[in-house]
Amino acid sequence: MEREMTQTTARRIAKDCLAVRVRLLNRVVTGVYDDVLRPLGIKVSQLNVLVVVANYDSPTPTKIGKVLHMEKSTLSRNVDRMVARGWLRIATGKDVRTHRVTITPKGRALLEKSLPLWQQAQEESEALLGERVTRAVCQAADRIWADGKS
Amino acid sequence: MEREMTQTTARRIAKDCLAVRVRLLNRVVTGVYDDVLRPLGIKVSQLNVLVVVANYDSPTPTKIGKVLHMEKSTLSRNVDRMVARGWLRIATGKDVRTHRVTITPKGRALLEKSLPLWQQAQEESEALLGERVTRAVCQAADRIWADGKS
DNA sequence: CTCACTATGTTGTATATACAACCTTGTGCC
DNA sequence: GGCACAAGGTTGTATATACAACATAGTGAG
Repeated sequence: MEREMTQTTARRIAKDCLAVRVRLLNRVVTGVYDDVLRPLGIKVSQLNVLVVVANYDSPTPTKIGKVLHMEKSTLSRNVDRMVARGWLRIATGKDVRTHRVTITPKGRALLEKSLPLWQQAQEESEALLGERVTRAVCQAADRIWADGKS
Repeated sequence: MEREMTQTTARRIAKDCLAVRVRLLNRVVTGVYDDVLRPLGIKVSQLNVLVVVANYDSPTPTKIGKVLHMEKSTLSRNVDRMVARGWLRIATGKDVRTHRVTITPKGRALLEKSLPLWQQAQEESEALLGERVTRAVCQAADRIWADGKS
């Protein structure tokens, strides 16, 4: 395998790869929110779960996973941690298989306390990405969410 | 803590949050590449490291971390795994602290084999995001990379 | 030259993530 | 009713990620 060929291939991928770029943005933006939220002991990943639970009426883990495009096993353990912290509660309905996830008063309080810090991180991120990119990212996510519903 | 307040806060965050959207895109796009690359036993996260190593001349882990905006500890362990698979090699220079990371022949071969699959995932992702978003994501990443150099 | 500081990496710990295999429970077909 | 199949969750395993604490080795000021 010759060096020039490797160089060419590597440059080809580096020049255009969407994955490396989306993953980079993810790390940078997640870092902005996590830094700001740190005093509250919550990370943006968990805040997002809290928001989904508050927005849907006691959704099942599967439902949350569908909204966030996360594996059920990932959700399972993320929810576990949040239950352990007292932010969420699990209730079992008639169908013993399906669990309903509910936000606790402690979870509500945390959500309220998060709002101003979230706002700060939001502004910082928008400034970092610029208005055009911010709009594009929202558009892309909305498209994915719309696809899921059809 | 009242229900209405929680609802309002949750909707406020859900409506605009950049973090949840960037993280969503990251999961979806990473999934597209990982699915396509699976037959080769490499994930796009490691392919990206391989590309950086091939593009810079035997960079240090710190250098790779700076390019990808990754913690040095993250890089340390990612590189370990790739060394264990025989795709990378570590050499120590005069400064015993600094390690130089080199791609092995096996790593080169893997990179070449990855190219057509990467191309396929790239096209699939571009179609998924649309041209406008694709351009915006590249613009945002390029801005971050430019900032790092100044 | 020495000491404080910085740069580079590694390790301990915790979270986030996904895939595969599994268990349990509804459901629908016959 | 009984059985095959689908749906919902959990667990085992592995990777990816970050922060904090540490170890070690250059570097520069005096």
